[in-house]
Amino acid sequence: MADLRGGDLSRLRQLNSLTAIRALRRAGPLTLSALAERTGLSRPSMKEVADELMGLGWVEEVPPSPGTMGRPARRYRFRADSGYLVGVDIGGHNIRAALSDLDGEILAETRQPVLPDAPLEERLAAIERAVEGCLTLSRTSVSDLWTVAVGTIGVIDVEGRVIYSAAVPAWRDLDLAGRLREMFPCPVLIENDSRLAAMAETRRGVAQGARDVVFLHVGRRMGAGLVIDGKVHRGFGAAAGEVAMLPESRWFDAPEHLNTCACVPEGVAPEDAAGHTLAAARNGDPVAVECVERYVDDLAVGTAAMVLILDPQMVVLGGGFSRSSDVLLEPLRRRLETRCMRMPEVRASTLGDECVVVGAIEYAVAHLDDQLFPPDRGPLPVAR
Amino acid sequence: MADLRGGDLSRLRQLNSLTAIRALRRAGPLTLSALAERTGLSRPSMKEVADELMGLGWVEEVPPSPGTMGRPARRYRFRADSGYLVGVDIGGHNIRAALSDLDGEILAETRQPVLPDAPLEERLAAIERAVEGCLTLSRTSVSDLWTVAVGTIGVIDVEGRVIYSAAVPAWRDLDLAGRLREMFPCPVLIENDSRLAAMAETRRGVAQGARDVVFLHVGRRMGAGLVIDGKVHRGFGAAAGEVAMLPESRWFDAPEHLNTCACVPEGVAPEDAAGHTLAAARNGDPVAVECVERYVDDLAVGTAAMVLILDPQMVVLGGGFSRSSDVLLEPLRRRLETRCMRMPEVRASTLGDECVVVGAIEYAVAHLDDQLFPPDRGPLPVAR
DNA sequence: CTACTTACGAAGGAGCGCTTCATTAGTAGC
DNA sequence: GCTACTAATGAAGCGCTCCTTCGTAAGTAG
Repeated sequence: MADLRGGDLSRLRQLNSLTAIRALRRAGPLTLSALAERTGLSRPSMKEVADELMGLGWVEEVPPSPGTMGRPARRYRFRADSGYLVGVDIGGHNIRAALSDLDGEILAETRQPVLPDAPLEERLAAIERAVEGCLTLSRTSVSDLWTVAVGTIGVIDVEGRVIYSAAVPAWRDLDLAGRLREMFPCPVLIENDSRLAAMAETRRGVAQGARDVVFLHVGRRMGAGLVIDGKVHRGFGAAAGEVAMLPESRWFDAPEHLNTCACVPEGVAPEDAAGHTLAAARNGDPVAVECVERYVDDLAVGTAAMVLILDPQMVVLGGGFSRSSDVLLEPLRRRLETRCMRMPEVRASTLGDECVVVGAIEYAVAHLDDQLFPPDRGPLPVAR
Repeated sequence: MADLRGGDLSRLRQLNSLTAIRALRRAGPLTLSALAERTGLSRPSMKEVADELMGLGWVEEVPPSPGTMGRPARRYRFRADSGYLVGVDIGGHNIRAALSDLDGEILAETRQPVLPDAPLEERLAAIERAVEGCLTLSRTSVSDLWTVAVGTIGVIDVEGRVIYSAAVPAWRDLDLAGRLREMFPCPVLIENDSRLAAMAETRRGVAQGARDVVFLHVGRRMGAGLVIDGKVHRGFGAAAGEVAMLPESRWFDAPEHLNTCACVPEGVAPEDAAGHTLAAARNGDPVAVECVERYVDDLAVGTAAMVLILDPQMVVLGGGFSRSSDVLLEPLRRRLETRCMRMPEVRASTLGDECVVVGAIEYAVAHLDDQLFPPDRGPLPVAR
């Protein structure tokens, strides 16, 4: 809960430096006076901090903005371009990558299609190609990368080893962290994709500002990611959110209602069936509507379990089917109304397919803060 | 995630004072040198901090310990007796209260039996009697109380109003916080009893040191309390942990298997039936064993949901039936093994009936830290 | 009674943030 | 083109907090 280390003068400076950087990152270029006001420090002190940060390369001066009264003020900005971050989304059918500056501003994006049953090495090669594509597009080199954050399907343990992956056979028992660390000469972070999507929605999407969020991945497979008290919740063994494993949640087979609907014409590829059903339901096809109702029936059970257990502020619907949120949201809300103690907001993802990549970038950004100022959380308080 | 306020010199001192107090609270009387070593400060600085804390009444000197080499060192201790805390457990049939010093050391305890359907004023009077009993026993007065923390059955909203209470009719729609604040001239904290029990077990009980804990209240009613990342999880509307509301969790009627077992002889009061069944099962009565199996069948469903969703380090079995944990733990473990992704530790509460009161005290103690040094958590970071 | 051990207390110094004030580099008005 | 006004700058001086150092004090051990 807190460390027992007392603070030095230098620690105070460290703290103030961090505060300044945070202010700059949040609000773009700022004059010394503005910085001083925001941080609560005096101008001279702020100046000293700024000089130090410039010396360290965190901050640089930009030309003063003209057209103001009085003597033009120095302006400083966070050097977001002094390093780059990469976020990767390893999905069943696609590998997406994005490259951003240290502010999380995305500068390049790529996508590599890959077959779910592709052999391991092919998959890893696709990852490498996706990242290299980003590097080329943004004219940066791998040595400029500070962090690579990866979101992947499957259950990943705390060491970054894949312990379960129904969708991608080649992924089983893989030491993913190890392989990726060989690939990139910088820290590699690995997380479950739904958790990163949840993070993305809380930081940049529809759930901005919410502290407790449940993200539902609705698509060909079901998944969930939790944000609790503003932080991604991994669980002790990094296996949080695996509701679909519980038969009573009725999540595992839920998508079958959409896949096997009678409204789907012959000859449609199995992976497109659900899309057909949802589209038909939108057009009022009663058979399709019935299938969707049954689907949401099942979806609502596991969702209600999460809502009752966690009482989140918001439930965000994401994943492939969330493109059809117009036919899903209301039925889901109706069912949750009757089941839940306190009804959370239920909204559709605004980030869509980008969700996981953006979440990975945000994860890397959040990790960056830790690099600057490691939050050494001590042991938990116990009885005396 | 962090405030944007920079720090003053005085803030540094504040921080170091807090660190010193924490060290003293954790380790009892300490010499100046020991304190300095633990906090990482120099001796002269530590001395100044100690002097200041003595002036403020937080700390006092105790006689030096004799029999040591060299000049005897001053010793300081946290003045745990400069104020008192009260924890109250408002149950259906009993109201328990405990009084502790600021270290959470319990000095007095009382219990007031009360009928579940007693009218409101009678219940409130019983609370007052319970607390006054503690004050008398410990020869303190209500004006020495710094905080009263209350754990109660029912669902309490964030303002301390009872929004749902199946077990205690008089509790419905009550502004409990308001009534208790009239009663005591100090801050009154209100929480759900299962959450406080979870807190007690993580701080003083079987789950010490675990960051993520699910506490199961198994008894005539079912409840759950969550500790996530070392903190009690309330949820956005303070309604977290209400798994029993979900029919599919099979929690709501689970106790009926024990209440209506054929092994219970005629004439046993309904509230003692479950105890009979559990006792019979322990003695090997096959009918009772069968009932217990069915009970655990149901219990395991909702529990598995929580485990799969949260992936806690430990599940703690508490509440009235946990006295029979010997017949419950193994069956529960067996079922969870087959249902969970990663099996958590499953243990029985070590605090028993005291659980909620102890949790309330711990809650008050934790709140005390905030009084010393308010952790102004700023807004969550959002996209720039 | 002496030697040893350990803590105490005072002195001096460095780092950090604050306030104050004369100075400087712009814009606005004539 | 000159003057008035505005707002930031830079230097000086102060106070607080922490640090190191050293002589002194108060015990125990022999």
